[in-house]
Amino acid sequence: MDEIFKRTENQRKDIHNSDIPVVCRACEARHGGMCGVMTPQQLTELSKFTTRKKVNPGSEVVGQGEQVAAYANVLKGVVKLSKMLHDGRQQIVGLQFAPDFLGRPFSRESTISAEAATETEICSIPKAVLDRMVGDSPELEHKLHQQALVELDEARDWMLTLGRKTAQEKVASFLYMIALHYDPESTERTVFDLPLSRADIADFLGLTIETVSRQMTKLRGDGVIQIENNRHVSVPDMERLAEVAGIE
Amino acid sequence: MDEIFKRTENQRKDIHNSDIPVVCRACEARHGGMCGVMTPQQLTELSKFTTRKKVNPGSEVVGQGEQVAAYANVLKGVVKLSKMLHDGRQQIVGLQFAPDFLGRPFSRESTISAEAATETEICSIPKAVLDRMVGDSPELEHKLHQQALVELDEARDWMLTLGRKTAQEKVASFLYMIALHYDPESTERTVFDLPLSRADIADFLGLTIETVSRQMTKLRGDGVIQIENNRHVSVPDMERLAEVAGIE
DNA sequence: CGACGAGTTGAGGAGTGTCAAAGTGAGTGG
DNA sequence: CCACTCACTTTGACACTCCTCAACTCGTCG
Repeated sequence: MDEIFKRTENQRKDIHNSDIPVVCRACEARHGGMCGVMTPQQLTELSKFTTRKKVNPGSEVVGQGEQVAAYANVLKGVVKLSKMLHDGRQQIVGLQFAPDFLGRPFSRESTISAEAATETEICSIPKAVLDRMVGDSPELEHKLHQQALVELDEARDWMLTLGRKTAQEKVASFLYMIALHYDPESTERTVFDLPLSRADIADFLGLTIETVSRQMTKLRGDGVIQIENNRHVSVPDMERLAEVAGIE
Repeated sequence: MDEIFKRTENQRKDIHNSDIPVVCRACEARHGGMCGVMTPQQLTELSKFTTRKKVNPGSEVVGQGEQVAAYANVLKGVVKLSKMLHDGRQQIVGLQFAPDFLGRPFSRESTISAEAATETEICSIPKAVLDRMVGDSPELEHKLHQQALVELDEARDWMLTLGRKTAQEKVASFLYMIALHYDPESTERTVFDLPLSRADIADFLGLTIETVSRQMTKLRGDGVIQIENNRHVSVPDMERLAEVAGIE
């Protein structure tokens, strides 16, 4: 079905954990992330150049200038990708969770800024190093290609939400997406903390803070969700939420 | 800078036109499209399985069932990618022009439908054939990866438009995008035909037909554009249009 | 304790959507 | 050649959603 994947799996049969660089052993990015398709040699090579960093909420991740340009893997926390109009109107165009890859391969700077939404940890990779490795490793390019396609699907799903849903449906859709992200299987009660402030949610949904707040209140009043502490949300019935979100 | 590209360029130095399959010689897809990175051998192999087709406006391109699943290159015309809510609300999430690639590599069917917006011609490629070639050819995967990233950028640009711009700015942004597509250099007067009906434009912008119509009328009244025949548009000053579109 | 940021709630208004009717152009058949 | 139809577009009147501005609540931290 997916030949490149099979090839990679076979390679990995012979891998002993001791071959893998210490910094990578317990790393999120090897489970589902980009580093999962790399050989021990590649990991060893790459790990010479990577830096693990904490990023505080609100700070730029991989700010411009820093090593001229770098990529990163998100290891913990949530990073928001956003775009701005010159008059200050802002739109969040994507959320990256661990172990997502961060950065735009093959340059052509898009005007996107990446900012930590929560307490975040990243593994920063100099641009030149990764670009070279991708050129030499079809498996790695394949993996990044896959992730780009997933992000494209997500972006397009969100376009439907932005363009055609009501405020109520938008907020419900957001909650539903976050809930699924923390518990993909959930059918019964689902509980989670929102990684975004009301302002961020508004920027994600193309609404104002006030409208988001009102819709949350309404969802609470209708019994679709329960809220505690502003950030802590509990969903008694995911199907009900999906229905309100316009996701049959 | 981009090693894979360089490698491909070198390969192509030795290519004689006679090596290239007849059907491919004058084909759009070799100029900027996916086929531009393929060797004569690859093209010959691929061309055994491809079918060139006309598609009428409104018909599904690569409808499901047709060869189980197929990819396609757009050779002429415009294809709209759209998503629908179960109650019929629709959102166009992308436009594909020649020589764009059409289809979702590596399965995972997304719920997108592709429909011809204008008189369209495509080169249809059976899924299995291309999947195999991509597995064997890093250059080809690189090219598709690149295109996916471009589409991702476009999708995110559009999210900003959908979420944060006014109806006026949305319509202006749409006209600006189309104008640039037909004449990327244009600084002076730019003239073009809209590939989409008002209904399609509305579905692209997350508006209603009536609002689109009113905003077009207003842009005409303000002298930003001239309209003839509903479809034929003339822009005397692209910078003025960009300004109205909220693109500084 | 007071100041501050984040969130909620309220009143009023602007911008779009909805519904309805009229205008326009292309194609058809008499 | 002209009426007729049909799809598409424009225009108008009105309603409603969501935004704006403002006040208030709550929890946190110095």
